[in-house]
Amino acid sequence: MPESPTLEEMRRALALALGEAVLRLYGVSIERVVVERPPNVALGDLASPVAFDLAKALKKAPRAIAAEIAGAVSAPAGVSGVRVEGGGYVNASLDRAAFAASLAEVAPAAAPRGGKTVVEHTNINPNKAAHIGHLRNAVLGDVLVRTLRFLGGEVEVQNYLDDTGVQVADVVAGMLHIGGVRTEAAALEAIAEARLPGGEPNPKGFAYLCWDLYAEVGRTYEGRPETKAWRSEVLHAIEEGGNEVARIAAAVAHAVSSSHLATMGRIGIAYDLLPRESDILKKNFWSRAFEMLRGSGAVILESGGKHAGCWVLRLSESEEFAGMEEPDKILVRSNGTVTYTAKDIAYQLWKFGLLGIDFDYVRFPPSWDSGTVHAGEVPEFVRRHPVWRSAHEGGESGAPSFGGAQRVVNVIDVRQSYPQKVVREGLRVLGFASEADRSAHFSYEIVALSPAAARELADRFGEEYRLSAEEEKKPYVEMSGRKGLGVKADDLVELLLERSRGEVRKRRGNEDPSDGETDARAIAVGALRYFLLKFGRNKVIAFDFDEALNFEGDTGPYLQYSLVRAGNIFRKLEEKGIEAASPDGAWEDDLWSLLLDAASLPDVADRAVESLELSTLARHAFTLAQSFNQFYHRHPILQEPDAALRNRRLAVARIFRREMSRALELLGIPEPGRM
RNA sequence: GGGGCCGUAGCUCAGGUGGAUAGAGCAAAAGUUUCCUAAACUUUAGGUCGGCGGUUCGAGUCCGCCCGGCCCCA
Repeated sequence: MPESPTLEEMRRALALALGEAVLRLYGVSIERVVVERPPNVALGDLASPVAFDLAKALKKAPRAIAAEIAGAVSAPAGVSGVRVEGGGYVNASLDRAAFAASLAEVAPAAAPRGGKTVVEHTNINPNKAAHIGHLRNAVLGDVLVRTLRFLGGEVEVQNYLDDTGVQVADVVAGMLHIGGVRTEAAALEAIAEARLPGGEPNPKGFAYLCWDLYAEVGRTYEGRPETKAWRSEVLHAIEEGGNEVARIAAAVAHAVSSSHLATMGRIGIAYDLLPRESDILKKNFWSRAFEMLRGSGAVILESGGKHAGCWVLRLSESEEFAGMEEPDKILVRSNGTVTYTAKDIAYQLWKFGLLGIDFDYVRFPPSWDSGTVHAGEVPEFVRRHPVWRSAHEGGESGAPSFGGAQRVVNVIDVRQSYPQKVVREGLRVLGFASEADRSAHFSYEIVALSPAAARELADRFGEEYRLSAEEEKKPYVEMSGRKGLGVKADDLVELLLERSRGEVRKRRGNEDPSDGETDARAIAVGALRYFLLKFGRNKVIAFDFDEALNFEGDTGPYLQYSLVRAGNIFRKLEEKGIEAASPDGAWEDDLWSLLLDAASLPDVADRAVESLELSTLARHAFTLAQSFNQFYHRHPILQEPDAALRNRRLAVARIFRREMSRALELLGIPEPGRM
């Protein structure tokens, strides 16, 4: 039995057949025959407006042309009839029984794609707790990964740690000068107890403590500008290495990134590799990349002008950067420090296996208990997933072969578009045009706060969250780690959990509290992930608590509920001992329509990956759930006395369940046992 | 100054390669629970698709100009 063709394949086959018919009839060759879905299944399953295009050239009415084409076309396999509809559409209907039978037997699949894709996402500065903007990044990245795997590709997930950057330095400065932490031992104690010497422990853990400390450092810099020297002192010490400050920084970065893994782990996100910036430096990735760039002649030492003494990447000849006042990009500043973008070029080269050097690797066993997260709520598949990080010496054996990608996707918000372009251009000037073309920046808009959300934060957490009158007038305000303004990821998860526990309790009282807790968690995670996926990637999410905490309508729990309902049918079916047989008889329009929608998951997945627009997947799942809920309401199954009809409905429910379950798997939305 | 994104119902958003009556959710109004059935379903109301021009048999979708909002590069 061959695999069941997807609707997309049928569409292409029909377009081809229509093109042939037109060529045969009129001697006209049409570049691209448009075939689309008609507004409803009563009009057919596929439709082409091809006759409209020909009307003028042939000086004939579209309807007449459509009739001739419909008569002449040789229908591809699976198409049961071709006819004229409306003012001149050529519409085709599929053989419903055959399509349904093969769909029931085997799940539809898209053509697999080869080669490894490296997806880089999350990339949170390891100096404070994650906020909801980081969640959007991680969820988008994770769904991309899941979808690529679904489509049959090998995927490697990397989460880059900027452990030597300004942000880590600032928190370390705070520990040294505000917290009174002077030694590595004191830092480790502060981490273990989530408490600065002489202070109160933060019950939410060390990353939360850093959130506050980082904001305090920001305020100190503002109030006492002379303290800004702290930062460069710390950066210097980190760069030099082998000293107490560098060891404190390493301990902080390690602890905070571990808590990030717990935060992401609880919502079903796992990583393969954590490359560290410090290892990129110590392994001389940049020196190697610098040699390559200098050799290419595209990177030169500026002898005069504003950038005197800097090594810059010449971009003035590149079309993409035309019109810019200062198109050249500084890679090495005149003081010898290397910019972030420069390191990124080296990293990108390594991802493609073009650098000729590699990291060492050691295991990174996260501590799943982080103060907000408890190991028990991190799903099994995440906890069992081996995580590695880069190292510059003392690599452990058993590491898989990282890097060597065929394609690279960097999930980074839209504000980084320019540096991402520079990275691609860096590859291009080195002669790696093909790799540049296979480097994608998955750009998406930020999560901001609605003024209402900021007000709620101020009421809940304190006046430091209060917006100025000017900010209040804006449609939204950016979150800011530096100011400590933002909704922390784990706080939102906690609010969702509170809400979902309440809903579960409302429905089943205090029976089976353990299952109830599992389901409440599934619902909270489903609501969160769907909320972050439902918007197009170019849309700013102006975060609103009421919207994010809603479980009705266009939400994750709505999808989960439809799946649980389908499951209930089969549970009851077994209880009642009703026999299911393969369906026969004519397929009703509404049942058929649901089947067609359910069958299109691989097509939707393919489009989502091609366009990097994952909201189409979320939308597909929502529409499918909506259709099923209507079906469920209108067409009882267990009470249906007509066996043939019952079997058709049962077949629909079974296929829906399978495809919806696959769709939720792609979205990373867990299936609750009961709702 | 240059570049990018956004503008569709009161609010939040969908609207592959131009195609048949512009769709959801929330909010508002009214209804549905002996059921596999209420985290749901049904109905009502709500639109100069930011504006003007152009291309086309056909424009929310493509092109040009303008208006408003946000972001990026200095």
